[in-house]
Amino acid sequence: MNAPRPNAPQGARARARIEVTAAIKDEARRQLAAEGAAKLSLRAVARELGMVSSALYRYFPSRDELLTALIIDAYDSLGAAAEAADAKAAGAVPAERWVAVCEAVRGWALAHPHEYALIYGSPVPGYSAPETTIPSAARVGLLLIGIVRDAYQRNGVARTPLPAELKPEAQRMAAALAPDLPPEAIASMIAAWAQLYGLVGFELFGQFNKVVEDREAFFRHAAARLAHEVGLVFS
Amino acid sequence: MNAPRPNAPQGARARARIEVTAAIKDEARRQLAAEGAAKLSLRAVARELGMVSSALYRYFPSRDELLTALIIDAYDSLGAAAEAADAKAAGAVPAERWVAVCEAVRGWALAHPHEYALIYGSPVPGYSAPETTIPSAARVGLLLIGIVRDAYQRNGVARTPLPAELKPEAQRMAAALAPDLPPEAIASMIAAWAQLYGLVGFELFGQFNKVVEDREAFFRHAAARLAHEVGLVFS
DNA sequence: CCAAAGCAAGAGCAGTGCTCTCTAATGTGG
DNA sequence: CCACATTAGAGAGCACTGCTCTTGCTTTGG
Repeated sequence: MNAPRPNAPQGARARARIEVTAAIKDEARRQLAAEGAAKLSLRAVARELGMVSSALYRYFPSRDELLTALIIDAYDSLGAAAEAADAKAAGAVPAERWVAVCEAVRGWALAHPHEYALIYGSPVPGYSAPETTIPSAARVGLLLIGIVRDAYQRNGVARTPLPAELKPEAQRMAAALAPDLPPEAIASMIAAWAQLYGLVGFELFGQFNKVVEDREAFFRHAAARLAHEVGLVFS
Repeated sequence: MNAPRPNAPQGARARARIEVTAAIKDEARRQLAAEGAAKLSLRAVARELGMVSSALYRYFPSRDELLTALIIDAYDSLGAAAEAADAKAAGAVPAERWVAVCEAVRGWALAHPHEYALIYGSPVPGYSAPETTIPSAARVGLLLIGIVRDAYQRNGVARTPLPAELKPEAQRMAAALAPDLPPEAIASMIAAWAQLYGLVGFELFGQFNKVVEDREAFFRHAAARLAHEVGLVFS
């Protein structure tokens, strides 16, 4: 008699499937956080879940597919953290929002080092991220573009002139990413975006050992300089 | 009668040892370049060399030790490439030497992606680089400091004032790395150093796919902006 | 109600890092 | 010059990995 409720799609089996899939990802994420991507073992995940390793292949066709799922989750987690930080700084001037987002990225990276390494470190060998990851991967970049856009619509942004050889490329990038913004701003914003991850990566991967001690202050200043480089002003 | 020549240290056995050690590293480097660090297999190296895997442990006590040797070599190779680029630009102004070194780093990274990933990507899981790597790892950084020093001794460098919270740290860094240079220059130089690797890493690890097309021009401009940020001027 | 599809389990293959034991070649001191 | 000690290599073996295939069992939809 009682028909399946709409939030119970396709009966108990399908529900079990999403639950098991989630459990696998959770356990995999635990191992990832504990030991790093290369030591993530399908067999160990299955063992911990009380199932046999071959059963796991019903849910993820290969180890790489599992990693892809974790990569997307990591991008989304980082993106959400960055967006939350931006929302919290909603009232501030764009330059301060920029710094807030940079600090959120750094904070997330320090809290999830192995997941950060998974998405921004060396790509897992022989593995190249599929198209599926693109939307999640783009979130932080889009957020930064949004901040620059807000600044531009308020007061405009300071423009550093581009060399002739870069003008066509900058115009192309602007047309593709933010046609309403000046190419100079887009070009410097993309450079700053990449440089942000240089700062975070160096701290995370130990390159700052015995070099930078007060990393929090160092990073805050560097992020502020990046904002300045993009043309944002602290009012 | 004929005593062992001085360039044949400790007889034939020791000589064979260095040769075999070198052969192992060479083959390992080949596999590293072909497949990446995680797929580097001791057994495959041994197989290729016509020896049995256990024999390899006479030369490297573990896979990690082999990787460490490769890491040091990679750092040295990169450092040599950077130094060569600097030497070639010896006559130019410091800002141009800076850009030349940056481009050399990028060029080396594009030519040796897996080795670059080995040293600047995520550290190999569970592995932390031992002290032995430090001197080789420092070469590019020291080179950049040298360029800033030359600029400072010629015309001085443009100084961007530091926020109060960063002053002590900047003074500490300057005292440790280059007591003869102003703290502002050292602080911005270290940030630029890290940011350089953000630019290279993003390009190498595919983050610029569908975003930046003319990467050469983009990078050159970004490197020039870094030089400017450090206080170097293109005269 | 019954065939079809989904699922878990087990065995098995080829590969890995690493250890241990044994033999043979190579050095070295008396 | 020879006995002893050191060292290189070989082979077997352990515990692990990703992945495949077959075999039954359970759920599901017509």
